[in-house]
Amino acid sequence: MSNDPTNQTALMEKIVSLCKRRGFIYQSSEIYGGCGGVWDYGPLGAELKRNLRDAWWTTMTRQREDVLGLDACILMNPSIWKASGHVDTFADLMRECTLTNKRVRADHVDPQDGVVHSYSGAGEKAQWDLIFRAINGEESANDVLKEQAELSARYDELIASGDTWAEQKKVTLENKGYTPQKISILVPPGKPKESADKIALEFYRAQGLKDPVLNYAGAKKVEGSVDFHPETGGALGPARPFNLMLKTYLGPTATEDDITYLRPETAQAIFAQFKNVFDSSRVKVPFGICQIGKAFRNEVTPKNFTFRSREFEQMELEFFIKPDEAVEIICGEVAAWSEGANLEEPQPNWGWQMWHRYWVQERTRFYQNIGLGDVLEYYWQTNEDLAHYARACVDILCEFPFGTEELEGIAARGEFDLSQHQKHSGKNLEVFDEDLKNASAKLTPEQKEAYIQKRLAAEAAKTKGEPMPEADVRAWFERLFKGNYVPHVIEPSAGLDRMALAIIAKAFCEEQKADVNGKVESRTYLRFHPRVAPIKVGVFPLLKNKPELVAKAREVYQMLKKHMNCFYDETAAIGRRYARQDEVGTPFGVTIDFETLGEKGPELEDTVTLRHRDGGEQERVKIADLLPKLLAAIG
RNA sequence: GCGGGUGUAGUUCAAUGGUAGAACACGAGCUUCCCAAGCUUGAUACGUGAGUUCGAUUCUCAUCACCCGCUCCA
Repeated sequence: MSNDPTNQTALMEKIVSLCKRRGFIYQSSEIYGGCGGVWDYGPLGAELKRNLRDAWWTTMTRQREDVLGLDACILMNPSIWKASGHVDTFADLMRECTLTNKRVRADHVDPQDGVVHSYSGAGEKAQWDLIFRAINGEESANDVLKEQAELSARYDELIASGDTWAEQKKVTLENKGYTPQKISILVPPGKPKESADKIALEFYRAQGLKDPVLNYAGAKKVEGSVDFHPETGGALGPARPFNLMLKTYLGPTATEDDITYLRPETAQAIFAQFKNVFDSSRVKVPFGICQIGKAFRNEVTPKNFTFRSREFEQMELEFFIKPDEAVEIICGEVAAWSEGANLEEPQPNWGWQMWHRYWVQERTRFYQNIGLGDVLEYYWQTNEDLAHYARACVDILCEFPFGTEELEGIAARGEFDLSQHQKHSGKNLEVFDEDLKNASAKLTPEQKEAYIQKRLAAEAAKTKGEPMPEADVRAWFERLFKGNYVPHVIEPSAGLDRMALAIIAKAFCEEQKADVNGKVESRTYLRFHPRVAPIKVGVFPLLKNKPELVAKAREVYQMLKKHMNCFYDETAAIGRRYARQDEVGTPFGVTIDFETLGEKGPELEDTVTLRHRDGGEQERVKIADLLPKLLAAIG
């Protein structure tokens, strides 16, 4: 892909257009003028999404022994969102700079000292000169002002007769060449008034004045003020709650007490149901619980097509592991990760680091299997990026026409989530580990103390968050030595809609091609991996006016349809039918012709043309061989 | 939420203060048709709501959506 932004925008527009035209993705509620930040999937989009969803579900749980599925509700007890931190962190009070509209968190403004310069507005220089000349009795200027006054009087009459529209017009007339907007700018102590003037002039120019004349309203010293933007110096507007949670009422009374939220992520349900799954499924740590489902966020700026939507679908795994201390007590050591470490088969001595790397590899393999292998990038979050409870987080990024953006995050989150829910719910979410209990029983008091000291040193060395108090550390180890702990978690969390968009963007391909008449046309096709393609094969009789051809083609279609999504098409020229399927990414086409019927000799009877999408190459295949051949390609 | 841009058939683009047009796509028909062929033929649009006007797709205002920035991390 080229890096020219105009081309990239044009490319994205082509993709959006194709998606709509061929039934992948439509704008939500389009006949009513749309609905911001939500999108619907048409017939082919639904198939594509289902293929991706199934691929994820199969790889993540059905083909594994150690991951279980869950399907939890979107609505939950609102306490869950207090425990997870979403109600607090998703509902910051924000203030906007009145000059630049830059937002800051209301509680993140440091007190500032300085001088505040105020302006009560600004006028257009030319307009002011006019007024000045009118005062001096220059006739031409008078005419202009007289005309304005007459118009103004006429509007007054209209307003008196109840015309609300005239009111608007009068305001526009009076404000012509003048902006009455008041602004205040804070400059640091010692800086001259001119620096404020400069900012003010820039502001009024942005308001539409060509050559503004400032209406200065005076200066004032302030100390310890939190009412100005720390970077721009502009006065901050009122604090407004900025809530990314979608609120709703559970129950018909719709009172304050009934408020709950549409989940902003699917993961919390997994934590909330952790104990139930654990108790009802005869599993042992390490094991995972995965879930696919809708999540909702009141995004400030939904953008880039479906990439950032307000309603979206997530595919999340919470993989629960033992704390490293437990691994060390049981195995005598924790496997250290190094470049090239063997991650193929999970080992009992793996700590969080190995498990985290393991899941990065597993997820990478998944993306390779659906044809995204060569467009992935990785971003390892730095210590500063990480949340205080996170140990590590890798973003799997993908190249989109609008930039390289995140597809999936794989975080090592320690025991934070389950501990939070344990704390807020008052329910014990520990697991009991017999191996750990037995191994701990063999430790000497000195060895136990050594573990505690090692942890205390680690807590003291923390650069983020509060270190755990010694008493808590000792209490934690006391439970651990008895075999009890809250599992730690590795969280690979992927966006299904993003994945679908990535697949479409990656597959999109445009070529210049001359048709049979030599006219150059652009040929658009989607190079989906056969595994994810919404339609696997198109079946075409060469001509539709020959009942034998049609009957044979229907027969082949019915046979294939039992095993895969296929499409029967008998209209238009054969080339056109191929082209239509190319555009929706169908990897194979099967054409039934007169040779199939045995007209060109018995050796070609019951053979068909199998045509491949990407190169357009054709091969002659026996109908009996068709199904196994196609199944092998899409499996 | 703020600033800038856009809004006409499915798509891409025209024109216009009085009736909206093309290309491609789509439907039907003919054709021994293997890469958007040809011929015949058909259906489909001024984002929404107000205002100015005798009359608005066109001018004005509002609203909604999308795109580009501020934002952000599924």
